Amino acid sequence: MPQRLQAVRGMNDLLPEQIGVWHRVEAVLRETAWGYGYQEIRTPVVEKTELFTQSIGDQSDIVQKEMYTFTDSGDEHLALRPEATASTVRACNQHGLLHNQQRRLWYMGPMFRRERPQKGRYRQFHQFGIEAFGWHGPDIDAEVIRVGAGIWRRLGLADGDVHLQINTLGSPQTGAAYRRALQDYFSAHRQHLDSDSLRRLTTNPLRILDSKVAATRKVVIGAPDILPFLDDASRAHFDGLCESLRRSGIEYAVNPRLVRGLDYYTGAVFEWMTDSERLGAQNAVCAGGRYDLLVENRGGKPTPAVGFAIGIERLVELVRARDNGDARSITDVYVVSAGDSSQVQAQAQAEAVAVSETLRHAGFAVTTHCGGGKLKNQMRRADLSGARIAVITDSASAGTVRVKPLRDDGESSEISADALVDWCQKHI
RNA sequence: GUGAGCGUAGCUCAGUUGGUAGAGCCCCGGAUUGUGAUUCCGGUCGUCGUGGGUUCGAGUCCCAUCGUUCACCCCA
Repeated sequence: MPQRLQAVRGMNDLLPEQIGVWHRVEAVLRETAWGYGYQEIRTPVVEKTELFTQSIGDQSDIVQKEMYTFTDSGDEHLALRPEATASTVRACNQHGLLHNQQRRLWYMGPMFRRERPQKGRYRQFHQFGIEAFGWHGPDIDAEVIRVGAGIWRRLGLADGDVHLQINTLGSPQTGAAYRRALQDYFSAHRQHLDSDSLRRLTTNPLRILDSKVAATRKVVIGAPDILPFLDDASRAHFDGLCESLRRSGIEYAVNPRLVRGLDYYTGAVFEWMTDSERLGAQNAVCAGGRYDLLVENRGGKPTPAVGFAIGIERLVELVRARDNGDARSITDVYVVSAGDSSQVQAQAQAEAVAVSETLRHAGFAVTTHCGGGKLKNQMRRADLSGARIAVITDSASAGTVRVKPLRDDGESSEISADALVDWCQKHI
């Protein structure tokens, strides 16, 4: 017996029983993006490793310990993408998409991070994201957030399911000043910090604000706020965003401790969180913000940008908490054939195929019985298929078929083949 | 990378102080001789994750190993 291999750890099969919700969620994501005038972009799953080390930050955990990297037979250093913003920016620069123009883009697809899998966190996971390039003002930030709100609404998530937190990281200058202030403060309290936070003291002090270690959190409470450090422009931008959200009726909370794990973020940042138990220890469903320097840093012309990414597995899980995605049944009509000799059976089968094609042409999902067998068993298959109607072809009576409703106790009746489409439309 | 829990039929799970492996669902056949789903009867389904150890005897106890889940870390 050959050994039965399993899928790679943390990379999951999506089985037919689970795919219904995904289709619904994906359709809403696509339609919402379309409704706001965003265009789809698809980039490769594999990129040069340096794209991510330079964009996300070589000190970030994602690059340091979670990225799938390999060297191909041509000695190229390649990586499975851990996120898609870097790739999107790369593609925009490569093809001149941002040359003297603004762009609203969206993407959807698998991402890869080599973490220990747990609820709501997998090694291959899927993100949907939008990116808006070329707008400076806070109105585009608010629009990006409204796209998120539109998605929750269309999916029927309740107000309590996800809530919005926002913050600003300030301009690069104020960010640097705030960074130094945090380093000073945390250095003064270094004896109370955990080892991870001590490491971040030099690499990324903002991330200490996000720590979950109890002792560190106590220190964080007294840490300086960024608000006094903001320059007038950053402050005005943030105020403008808050104002715009209020006018849109979008509820939010300002969380001065909200930071980002990726280095390219600047200015306004936001995150939609949930406290649903369905995501286990995970609480972020959608996160994003401005990254005004990334396009330029990747070799493009200076271009302001803002975007977000949604974890689709997490979103699907939230949607599944409300409705199980009443997947469309596999089939509307199941066509079987009756015949008492093999020759007659063959002719009836041919009729079944012809009848099936006619029904498909009329827009029905039709399953044609294969494999023959006793009529009783064929009817059992028809019932198991979930079809609403069974059609029986019988070569003994040419030009007619028997039809039987399967979702109630109705009896079968014989009708003319020409009337079949009408009959099905009436009984579906 | 760290910690904890769990591995018995395709699925969900029982299995007593160590004594020949069980149930429900699913699937197949029959009652019903050409009409499904309800009912009744019968049947198939296992390297008890793997390897070693203790024992007359291990699904059960011990060790190792692999897998998996959850949590830490990190993030969507």
